[in-house]
Amino acid sequence: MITEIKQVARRHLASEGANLSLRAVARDMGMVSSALYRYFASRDDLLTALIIDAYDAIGADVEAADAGIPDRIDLRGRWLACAHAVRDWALANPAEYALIFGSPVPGYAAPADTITPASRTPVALIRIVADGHAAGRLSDPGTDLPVSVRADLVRIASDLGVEVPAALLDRGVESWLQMFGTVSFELFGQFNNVITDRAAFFAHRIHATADRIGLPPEQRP
Amino acid sequence: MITEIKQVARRHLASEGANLSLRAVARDMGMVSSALYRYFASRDDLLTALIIDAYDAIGADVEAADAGIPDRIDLRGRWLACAHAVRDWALANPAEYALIFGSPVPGYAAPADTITPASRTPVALIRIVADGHAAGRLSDPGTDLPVSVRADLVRIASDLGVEVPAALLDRGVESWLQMFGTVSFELFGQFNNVITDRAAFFAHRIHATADRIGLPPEQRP
DNA sequence: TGTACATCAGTGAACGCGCGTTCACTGATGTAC
DNA sequence: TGTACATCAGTGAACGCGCGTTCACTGATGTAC
Repeated sequence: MITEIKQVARRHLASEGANLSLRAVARDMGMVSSALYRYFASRDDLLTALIIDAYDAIGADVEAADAGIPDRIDLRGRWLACAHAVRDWALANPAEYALIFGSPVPGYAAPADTITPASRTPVALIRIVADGHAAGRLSDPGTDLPVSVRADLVRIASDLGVEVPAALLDRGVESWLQMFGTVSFELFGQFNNVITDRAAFFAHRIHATADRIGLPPEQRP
Repeated sequence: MITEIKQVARRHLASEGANLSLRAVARDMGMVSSALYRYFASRDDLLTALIIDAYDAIGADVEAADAGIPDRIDLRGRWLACAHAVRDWALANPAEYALIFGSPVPGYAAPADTITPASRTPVALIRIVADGHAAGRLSDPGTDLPVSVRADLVRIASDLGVEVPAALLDRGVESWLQMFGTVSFELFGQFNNVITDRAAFFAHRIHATADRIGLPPEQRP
């Protein structure tokens, strides 16, 4: 029942954006609006549930894409698979993507429960870099980093329990930004009148990020 | 009067997000809501005006930042100035930033009048690259590009009337994505619990993009 | 200098609609003895 | 096998509020003669 409510709510999200209306959801379910209060304490609670679900959904897709590459040493293959999983999920679920990566919903503050689901996707990406480093296939670029930036990166690595040199992690973060920047621009309309072949453009961008991280060329089996 | 309405509307945007209410704006101006219809045909018209203004405001700031570097051959100086103008404007006007770079407003389709204002900022950035190329200070990286990507880039260059090799423009676009990706992530909350020193992080990212484009180190006068 | 008229910014009431949330309730289903 | 009771999903009316838009209007200001 909770699942069904969320499903209908997701449908509404798609047509109405983040202005989610409890009454409209109830109407669509053939219920009276007050009935929803048996399942969610408030509209914000429903929103939170949808946000957590969205983070989990994209995270699960990315993890599955990564796991789908049998050769764990094919780092670039894993990286490309994850990146395309991100974009594919975003294109398939634009409203949910906007909910988590778009403008904050006015008057809504995400509770702490969203932190863990939110980290699934970035963690999957970082793990590829960490694996590559552990396997001796990714070298430390050794770039100079501003102290506070280095400090943040070191903390991130230790929070996630991965062993990655700060300068290498920096390249990973850079790529993460470019990946999501590209998807957001595509979804939010900044590519209108600019980029036409978006799939090719994205693939090209992702290869560029892989080069930048130093991921070896794709394995040919 | 139109100016004043827009000013009040901008204030509302800041607290309420894109759910802009005509009645609330009118109330704040000590008017009756129907009075606004003398100035704007509809709520969407007001939104459009705000969107155009926002694009123009950030574009003007970036252009001014660029013009503020007297040595036109100091390409990196110009690049950094523009990038920081982008971030500064975004931090100072988060709601307007969200309006133009965040999730699309549900049920609202931007009319064609927004295209030109929207291009001011990217054009200012590309012009730096074009100037560098014209002055022989930026070499063509000569990267292989997928055909359709190359075609888009060539068309963009010719639309804007700039002479930039596709592979160099590609680096510019990459940087533009990273720049806005970084600002959006900062503003939309993705850096919570991740990046603490955001000014340093942004500056670092921008230097990395400048390196990537091949902009020579800053001039020391 | 004075009168007649046009312009036009802003009013106020109304239309028809939406919303989140509360609250006492009905009525079916399941459980305990 | 039958009765009494508890549980609980869902109802329906209400509260108090919001919204965009239309429309006939007032009343001040400016213009023409």
